[in-house]
Amino acid sequence: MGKRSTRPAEPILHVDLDAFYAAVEVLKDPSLHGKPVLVGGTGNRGVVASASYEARAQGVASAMPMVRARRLCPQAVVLPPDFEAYRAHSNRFREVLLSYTPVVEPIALDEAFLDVGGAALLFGEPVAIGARIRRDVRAELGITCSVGVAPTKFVAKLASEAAKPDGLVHVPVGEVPGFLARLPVRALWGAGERTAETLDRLGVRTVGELAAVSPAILERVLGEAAARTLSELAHGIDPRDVVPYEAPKSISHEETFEADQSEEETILREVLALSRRVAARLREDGYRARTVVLKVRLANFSTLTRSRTLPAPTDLAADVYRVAEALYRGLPGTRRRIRLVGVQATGLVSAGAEQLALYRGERWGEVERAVDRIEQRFGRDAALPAALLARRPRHGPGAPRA
DNA sequence: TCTGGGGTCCTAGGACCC
DNA sequence: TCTGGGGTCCTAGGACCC
Repeated sequence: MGKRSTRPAEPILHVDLDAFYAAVEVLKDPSLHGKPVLVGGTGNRGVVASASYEARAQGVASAMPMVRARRLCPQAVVLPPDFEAYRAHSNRFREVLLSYTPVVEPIALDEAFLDVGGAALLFGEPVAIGARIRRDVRAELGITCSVGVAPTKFVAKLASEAAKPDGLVHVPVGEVPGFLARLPVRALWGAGERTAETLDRLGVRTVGELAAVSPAILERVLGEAAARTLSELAHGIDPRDVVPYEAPKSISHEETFEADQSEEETILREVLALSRRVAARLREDGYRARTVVLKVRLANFSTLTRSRTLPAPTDLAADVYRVAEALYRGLPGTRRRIRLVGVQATGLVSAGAEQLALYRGERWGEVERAVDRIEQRFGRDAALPAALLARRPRHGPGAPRA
């Protein structure tokens, strides 16, 4: 029949778990079933990371300040995130997907793209595979998911969005233009709030209208790259492949203070703690960083970044902190009210075999490796440098309410 | 309404090199 | 004399995604 060499017209699947964090919390505590559940920062500066559909019915949405979500939905159960549990369920989710094809590209803990173009002989057409995945995920995890089936990644993603919750939407090639034309530009991958405003000023509100704008005009208002990709997407063009693995480009940690801070000692103590976490991640994942970035968000929400590239890449907290501290001290002004600090390691290079030679006889490397071993046995922060001893034990994002 | 934390990518200017 | 152009790296800021 020649069927085995024929790639299906719509080989791309996007699979998205429904209200994932909230759904896991309901699995952990079945008495939450049917109730509005909010997962996110529980402190006074937290935002909603995930909301059950019962809460969404009251107008709660992702990324909404938790204070506002509580006002909209006073009876909601509010929980801090439990990433260990989410990661565990996410791994089982990925196992289900990998049982159909190795070409799985995870986008987050709760969603992934699949290219099932080569799986037809074993498992049938893409729509049939999507249906089987939905059944398996429900059976294996006890969580519902939504699936989009389409010729390209971004249409598959839009299709799974349209399928939510607990559904499957198939967009055949011939229906792509009609499917896209009606959508608001904001639905396109890469068109956020600012881009939507810019386009609105041109009178462009739908994807259909965007497709009709001349590339030259688009480039003038959006810049070269955004103009090209958005124009392509508006015409249904998306050449991106499903890519199973890509090396990370940066590792970072940041923390918003419960109240703005001006005390240099308090701020630098946090910078040290963040530097230690970043360096530990570097070692854990086998990278060294060439560049350290310090991020500071002021009380008025404006953000400063300062970066420095090292003479040689490092994975040691002592190095990361030394640079971050110098960058902090180099910021303009004094007694700033600071809302957030962050430490990022970028310019990552793989810590290959040559690194082992570099460490021979280096005391700091040995000290931090010893700390890694202690923390493996006794948990994070079991071995603290003196400057951190005054610090309270850590809890999840957003301190518990008083 | 008053905005988390972890990331990616793009732009633009200056340094530096050929 | 008084000024080109391309490539790459570094830095700062910002849009965007989940």
